[in-house]
Amino acid sequence: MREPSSEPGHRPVRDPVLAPDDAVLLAERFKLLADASRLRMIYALLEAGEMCVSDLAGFVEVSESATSHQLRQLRLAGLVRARKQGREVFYRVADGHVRVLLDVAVEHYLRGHEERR
Amino acid sequence: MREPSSEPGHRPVRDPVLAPDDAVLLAERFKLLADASRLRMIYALLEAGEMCVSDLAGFVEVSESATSHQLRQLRLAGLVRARKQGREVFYRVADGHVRVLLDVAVEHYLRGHEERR
DNA sequence: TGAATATATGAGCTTGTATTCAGGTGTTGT
DNA sequence: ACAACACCTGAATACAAGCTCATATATTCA
Repeated sequence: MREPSSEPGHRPVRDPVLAPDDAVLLAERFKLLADASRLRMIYALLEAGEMCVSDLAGFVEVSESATSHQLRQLRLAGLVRARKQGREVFYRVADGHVRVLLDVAVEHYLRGHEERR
Repeated sequence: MREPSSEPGHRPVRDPVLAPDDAVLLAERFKLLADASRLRMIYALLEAGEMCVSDLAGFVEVSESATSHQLRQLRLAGLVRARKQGREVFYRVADGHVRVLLDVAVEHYLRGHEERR
C-alpha cells in the first residue's frame, strides 16, 4: 500500500533505499529482459497472444534449442506460461506486468531523447 | 489540450513488433539495470541527489575501483552524470527516466505479484 | 509398432562481464 | 616540492550466460 503523496497525477513517494536482497531480486528480473532475443520473444508473445516454440524460434531467428532454453528461463521465472497441445507447446506471457514495464522502457529509452553525457 | 504521446504519461500505443535493432538497444539498457550493485548505486543517487565515489562505494559495499568501473558504464550510457569538485567527483542520475522505470519495476516485481488471468 | 515431429535437457565450448590489482592523473595541504 | 587523497584506467582473473550438439521424452501418423 502506498500513500497518496502530494500530487495526484505524479509518481509515488520515493521509497527508502532498496534493500540489498531486493536489489538482487530486481536485478534478476532485469536480467531476463537484458537479452535481445528474449525481448523479441516476449514482444512476439504479447502481440500474438501465444506461440509455439518453433514459430517463436523462426521469428527471432535462433535455433529451436536455444529458444527452448530461453523459454525455460522465462518460464521458471514465471514470466511466461506454457500450454501443451498435442506435440506443440504454446507459450504466452504470464501477466500484465511485463507489458507495462516494457511499455515504459520503450517509451523512455527508444523514443525521445538520448541525453548523451 | 492533451498530446497523445509526448509526455511520459501512461498509455502508449500498442506497437508493432520490436525491431531487432531496437531489441538490442533496449536489451543494452536493461543490462545496465541487471546488476544489484548498479541498482543500489542508482537508488542511492536518486535518494541523495548526488554522491561522491567513495561514499557510494561504502554504501554498496564494493571497492572504490569496482564502483568507479560501474559508474563509468552508467556514465557512458548517459544514465548518470559527473560533477567534479575539488578532488571528489559527485555523481547524479541524469534524468527522470530511470526513476520512472525503477518505480514501475519495483511496483510490479517486488510488490504484489499476483495477477492470474 | 516404428518413423517422424515438437520440444526439453545436459554437457561442453565460447563469449561476456564484474572484480581485483597495480599503476596513473589531478588536487589539496604542508 | 612533496605527500596524501580521491578517483580513473588497463590488464588479468574468475565467474556467469548463451549457444550448439547430442540425446531424451512425448505425441502423432502410417
